[in-house]
Amino acid sequence: MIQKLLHEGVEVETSIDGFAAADFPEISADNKKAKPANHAVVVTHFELARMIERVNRRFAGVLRNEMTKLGIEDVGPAQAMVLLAIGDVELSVGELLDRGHYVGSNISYYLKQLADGGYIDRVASQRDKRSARIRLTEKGEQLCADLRNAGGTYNRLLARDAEDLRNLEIAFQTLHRLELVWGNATRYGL
Amino acid sequence: MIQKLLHEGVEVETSIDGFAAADFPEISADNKKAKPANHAVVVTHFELARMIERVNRRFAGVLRNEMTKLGIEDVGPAQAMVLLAIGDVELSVGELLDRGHYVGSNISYYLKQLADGGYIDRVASQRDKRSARIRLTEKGEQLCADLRNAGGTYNRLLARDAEDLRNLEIAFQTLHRLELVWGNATRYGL
DNA sequence: AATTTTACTTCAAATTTTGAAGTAAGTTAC
DNA sequence: GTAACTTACTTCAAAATTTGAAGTAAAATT
Repeated sequence: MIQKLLHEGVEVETSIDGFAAADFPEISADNKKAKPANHAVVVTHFELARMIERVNRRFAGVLRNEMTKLGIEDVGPAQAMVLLAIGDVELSVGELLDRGHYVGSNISYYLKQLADGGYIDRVASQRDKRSARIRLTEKGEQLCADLRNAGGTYNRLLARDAEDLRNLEIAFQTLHRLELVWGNATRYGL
Repeated sequence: MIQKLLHEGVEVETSIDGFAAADFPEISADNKKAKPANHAVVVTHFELARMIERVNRRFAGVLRNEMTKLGIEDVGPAQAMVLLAIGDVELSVGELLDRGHYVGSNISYYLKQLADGGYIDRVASQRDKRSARIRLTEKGEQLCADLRNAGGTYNRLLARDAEDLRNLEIAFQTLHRLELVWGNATRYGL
């Protein structure tokens, strides 16, 4: 199989991907003092990808729950994500595509449903009539606000202290790097 | 109170998109425009979720590419992820479900395709004939090996030095925490 | 022995994603 | 000016993925 995972001199002692990623000893909701010790688990490409897939699934569940609680029936979690991606700015479909790496026809489909549901407004741009400008309606903003409000509880759970915050930041930046590397690889080959 | 948390080393080209995300520990009753001007860049629940969604999409693209290169036509990226989740151990469907937080009927569907494609073997367990034991066939192992091999290039790109490695670790563990928090919230209602 | 639980599988329907057109508005090059 | 091309989307149909409600058969419990 594959043996060399990385060129670095850090002692590797586990994980040929059949690994045990799920059982990391630390970080339980009560264990606050655990500085992520640099023990010799090396995180690979695929482990990260699998983790991301899992976490993504989990979040979809969370969102679906929150929306059920809010009594939202006419749009699903995917559409809500688009709503959140729009945020409080007015933008074009193209900009939205960049924001979420969506595929064009896909966003078009979601926007249609969101427009039908009255969550967004679409106006053709003055300068360039090909370009549709998108903006949340009152209703759309309300949903976003409700979701963000519900999210506050999670934020408090996740970011309990300065160290948590630091780690969340690092995770975010690292994911951004993954996004770039994987994105470039797909576009420009690698 | 909370100040610039990002120091030394974590260089990232900022300006991801218009992230401001100031609504953090204050969730007063209702604030449309009354956001507390928080000058620290704080990563919230939803930003992370959106990032994870994006990165997940990117990775799917990478996987699809690799599989096209390998000439794999009979199964898709999702099935490949299942294959990778199985790894080199023999396990039951239930264990596999836990590994990826899949839904049962879903995995059943994938396993059927993987079995049809000759990538896995299923044998009913001796002890418990309800339980199907899953294992990669030669062909399945080959695909995993090929994928992991291709992944090596990404690993080298992602983990250039010790600091990268540290950050990848932190990202991984932080994601794991997200997984737990979001998972528990869904199950036990927060 | 009857009932319940576990461990899956099946199937049909809903959702989401892809990909190949299509349209209409701008741009560029004669 | 206009023919040809590019951009910015939209539409549509097919494919892939996910969900959810049964169904089955083998334990386990009563």
